[in-house]
Amino acid sequence: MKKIQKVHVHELVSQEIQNYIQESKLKAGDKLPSVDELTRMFGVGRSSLREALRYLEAIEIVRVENGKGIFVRDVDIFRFSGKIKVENEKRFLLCVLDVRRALEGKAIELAAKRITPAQLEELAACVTEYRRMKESGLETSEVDFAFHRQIIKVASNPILEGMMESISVLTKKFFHEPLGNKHLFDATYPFHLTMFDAIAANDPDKALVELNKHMDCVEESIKSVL
Amino acid sequence: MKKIQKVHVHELVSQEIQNYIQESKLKAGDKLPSVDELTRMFGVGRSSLREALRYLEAIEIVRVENGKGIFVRDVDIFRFSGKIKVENEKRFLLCVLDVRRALEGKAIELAAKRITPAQLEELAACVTEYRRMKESGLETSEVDFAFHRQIIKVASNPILEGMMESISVLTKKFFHEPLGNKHLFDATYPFHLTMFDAIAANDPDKALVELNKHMDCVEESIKSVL
DNA sequence: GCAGACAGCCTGTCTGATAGGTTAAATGTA
DNA sequence: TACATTTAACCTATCAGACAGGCTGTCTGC
Repeated sequence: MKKIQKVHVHELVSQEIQNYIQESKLKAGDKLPSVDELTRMFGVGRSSLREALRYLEAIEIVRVENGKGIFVRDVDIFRFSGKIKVENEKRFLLCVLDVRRALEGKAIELAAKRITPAQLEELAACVTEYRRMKESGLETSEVDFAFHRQIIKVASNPILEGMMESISVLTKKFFHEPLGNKHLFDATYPFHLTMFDAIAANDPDKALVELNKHMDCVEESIKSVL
Repeated sequence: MKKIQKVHVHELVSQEIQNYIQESKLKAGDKLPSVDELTRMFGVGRSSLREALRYLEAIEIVRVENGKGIFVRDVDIFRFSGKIKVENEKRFLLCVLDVRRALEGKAIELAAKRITPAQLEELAACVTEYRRMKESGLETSEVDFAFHRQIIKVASNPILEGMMESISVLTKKFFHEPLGNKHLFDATYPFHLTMFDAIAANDPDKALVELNKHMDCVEESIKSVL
């Protein structure tokens, strides 16, 4: 008694097209045969083929352009993805915070080691802007976010950057109400200055310590607010 | 003279279905109207609708079951994804290594703090197995990988786990030739023991130091082999 | 009471027809 | 000859109809 896994045609076709791309050593931007040709090649109907294409388009393997044809997307790109079940908002945010500690911690270390004069100037501009907006009593969440983003960029590790980017929807939660309130920004502001100083002094350890102080503030905030 | 962005029907439909799920407050496992009903609802052809479904299936919004219907997938799940261009293999691996340092570093810290007696026993079993295989001269890459995975698990941070999982394809590169050679395993083996001891002693700082020594070995290996 | 036939609903796949986007060659005009 | 326009060939986009086959509850004969 065996449960036979019925394989759908569009799945097969989707696989076959990927094989075809590999075997033909097609590079990014290369054109695949037209839909009609592909249906003949694989001996399937148009609808199955189009469903397969739509699937491959969703996972960014190909790009289908009206009137032009079917093209291969960047091929030597590494894609990562994952999913996490969210049950408890508070616990979830604490988890996000630990991931921030991990990723931003490494980023700030690398930034302190690698920052170039030009990048330092940019970061300094960011800090100046921060101070200016703070003194004017304006909304600082945006410039705060920009500051962190800038550090990630300076670390110049595309994977790190991609991962931070991918959870940026979550990190933004730290910047808006009820979490990202005036009080929290007041509390964390000084650490942005000390972080900057540590980076400017090329002191990774100090930078990391200051970042962790910053994150401790956020952690306190999560625990008290939620 | 404006370039009008022609919107494709299947994209609209895909959006409409997502709206429908939101507005109807459908939960995971809930059934959507049948294909025929949906075509009538949106006034589109069957093929467009099916292409939209295939797209939504690819990004894991719905699940289409033959003979049964269309169902909503887990809805309060957070999905993250990103992509990185790989140009230079060596530089890329060094980037991966830094990300490992970040994520596994945080993981081992958390593990050292949070590990339960039962988990400690499991990890001990892993170490014992490692020793046994090493003494028998057997292939240790698998048990080595299992050891690291176990630590991530103990950290009990689903986001961290998901991120490590998503780059596991890459980390595996460290475990196979030419990088994961006999010499490297010999060099890193002692650190697995010291990491275990540090975790067992609930000493996060020591654990992190030992992990970094381990990673230094791997880094050396990357720099010399490639 | 139960097994098997059956009907109704649903997805899977194929096909023919029509619309419309893209490009380059052919054509007409100054 | 130089340039704008038309046309044809090639593609994708979408619709509608038809048929195959999976799933489930009901109905029927034993």
